[in-house]
Amino acid sequence: MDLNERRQKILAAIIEQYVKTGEPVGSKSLLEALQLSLSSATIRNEMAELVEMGYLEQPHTSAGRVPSHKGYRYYIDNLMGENELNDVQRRRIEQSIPKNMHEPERLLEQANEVLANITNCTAVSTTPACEGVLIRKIEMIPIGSRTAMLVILTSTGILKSEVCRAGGELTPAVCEAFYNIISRTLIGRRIDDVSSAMLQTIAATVSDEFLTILPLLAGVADIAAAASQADVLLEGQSNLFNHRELEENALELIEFLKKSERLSRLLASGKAKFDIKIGEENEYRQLKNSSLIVAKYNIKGKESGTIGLIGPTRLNYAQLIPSIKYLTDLVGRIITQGLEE
Amino acid sequence: MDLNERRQKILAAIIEQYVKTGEPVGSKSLLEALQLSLSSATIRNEMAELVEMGYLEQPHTSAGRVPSHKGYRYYIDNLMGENELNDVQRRRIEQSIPKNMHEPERLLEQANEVLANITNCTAVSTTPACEGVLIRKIEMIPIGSRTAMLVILTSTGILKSEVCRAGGELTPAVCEAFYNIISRTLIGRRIDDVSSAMLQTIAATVSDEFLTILPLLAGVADIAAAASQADVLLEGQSNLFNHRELEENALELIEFLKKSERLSRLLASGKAKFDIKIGEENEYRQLKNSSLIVAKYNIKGKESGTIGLIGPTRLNYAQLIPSIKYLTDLVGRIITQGLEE
DNA sequence: AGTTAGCACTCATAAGGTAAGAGTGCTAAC
DNA sequence: GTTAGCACTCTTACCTTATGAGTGCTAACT
Repeated sequence: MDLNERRQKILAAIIEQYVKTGEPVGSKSLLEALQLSLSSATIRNEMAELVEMGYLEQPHTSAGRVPSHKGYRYYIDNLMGENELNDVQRRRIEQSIPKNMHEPERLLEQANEVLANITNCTAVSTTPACEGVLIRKIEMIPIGSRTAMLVILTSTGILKSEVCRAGGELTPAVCEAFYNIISRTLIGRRIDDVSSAMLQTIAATVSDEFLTILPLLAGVADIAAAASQADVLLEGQSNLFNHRELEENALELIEFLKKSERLSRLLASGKAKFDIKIGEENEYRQLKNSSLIVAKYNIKGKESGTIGLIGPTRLNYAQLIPSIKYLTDLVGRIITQGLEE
Repeated sequence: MDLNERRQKILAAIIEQYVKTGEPVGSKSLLEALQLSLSSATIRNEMAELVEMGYLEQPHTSAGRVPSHKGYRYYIDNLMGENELNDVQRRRIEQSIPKNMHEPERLLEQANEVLANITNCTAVSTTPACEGVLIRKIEMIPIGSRTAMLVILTSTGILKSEVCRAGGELTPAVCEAFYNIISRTLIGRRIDDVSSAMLQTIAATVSDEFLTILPLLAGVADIAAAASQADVLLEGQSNLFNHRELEENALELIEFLKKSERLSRLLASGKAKFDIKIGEENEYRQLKNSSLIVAKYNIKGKESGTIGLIGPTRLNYAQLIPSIKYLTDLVGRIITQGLEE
């Protein structure tokens, strides 16, 4: 399974050249890239061996070689040096992300935009959602005689709101009753506990004169559910059309990305803080020709959400991976800092 | 400039067949569609005349005819009967749009989704923004010792919020001072009047002990600006790739749609309640192969925003136009109704 | 004058053939 | 283990040809 040094060099050179040009790499053009004093025939023998072992593929007999997903995998795990970000790249990321952004969702939108731009791929991220998120605040802002805007704020900084219609007039007494119930039963609780069963119980305790607030409680349940769930944010879907190797699949891929529940599960599925799935390593058919890179960001030291990238398998991993890692760390730091203020 | 009855019939038949098949229409296949007892030669003579007059185009000498933008224009203005929506279509629209939606933005997102789905084009809409919008409410919800969420609500039902950091602790006294200033100077005013100049004036009246609220006032200016401006909502961009005639332009077109200021101006530019721009009638080069259909929706009887459609020029106008009109009216009614409660 | 049959003509498209070029695999010699 | 040499494969581009759809024009017809 392991490769001797020469084969490693050849594999790395093929991948790097292929990533650059997009064309199958032939033995002659490899000679120039490699420092070894060998003939093309020897390279050919080695390349044939690498095909045999599954690290390379041959589009057709008389074509050069193209890395297989196994080849990319070996390269990423063993051969690739992760380039440090240079100042320009680092500054580009930092300048695009406002430091004083207090809303995780907007911050992630920004992060997605940067990532989609610098990679020319589709960026995808999920808003913070982890075990044990608490309800920090619930507010009701009357905006009409019977309608109110409900706002929920979680311990991870997630804000959700919804306009909701009460069963009757929102008199000061009704508002007070609402706040009493909320602060007694919900504030400080875990957001996952706000089940409809729990709300039934709460509703049962509401005295007859304040039954008008029941729709508001239902509204609270809605926004609590919305806040406890990770939202999926996408950016740069149309970038996928810029990659020749994806062109046939691009539409199907974009269709796939629209189903956010599935995507959300996919992003959360990896155990590691950083994960790459190359081509056929992906469980979904629609991603068979794509790479998926997922990194998790920490809030208060706890893995809370993900930032990911979807593109063709032909990616400059050595460049992209450090960028994603840096961006992910940065986002985590900014959100954490925003919460501590 | 006007066409005799026979030419009108021929033009209409060509357009309808072309819209259906996407293939240039030849004289023979037209014979079957037309009820006239004529020979193909006569049809050919007439078609040649219609080309001469600019209503049709010929991809190459030995091909059938394709409608020009002038042809579509004549068809829409004079020949096309607007199909009434049948029950299925009407129900499809109604069921996709929740009646009790209190937030215009979410309602429009829904509307866009329906429209993009039923037309297989890109839907675009703008949130309500018209002259004389008033500030109905401003709220500050403290979410940390020094940070607060600011919320603004306009007379058209637009809600905007932003998290903002104050210059110091948000003590009850500070909050009270903030509300005093706001209700004295902003509530009930026209939202366009909240200029930075006005805020300067207001800021000058703040007593020294409450200078900490100045950043909050800046935040209010931000959300006021955001609320006074029409947002552009897009849906179904990738649908453009499904139209063969757009394939070359699709990426460029999507890029064009990303610039929301320009798009917003474009949508607002039409004077009429309903407007169609076909192909070259569009002022932007990027829309040269596309049709843009824009309808305005009324809130409280006043034109307040737009719902539009972008697709190829080859559209089933007779079907689409009634759908858009119906959808637009429905959206206007629901928003208006939501405000009256 | 309007209509039509007939026919030569144009052009896109598909299919087949050929040549060039890149790259390979294999063999035999080093 | 390495390499020069060479036959072989396969893609690509280009040309030719045939087919067919559709036209424009002319001359005859009503």
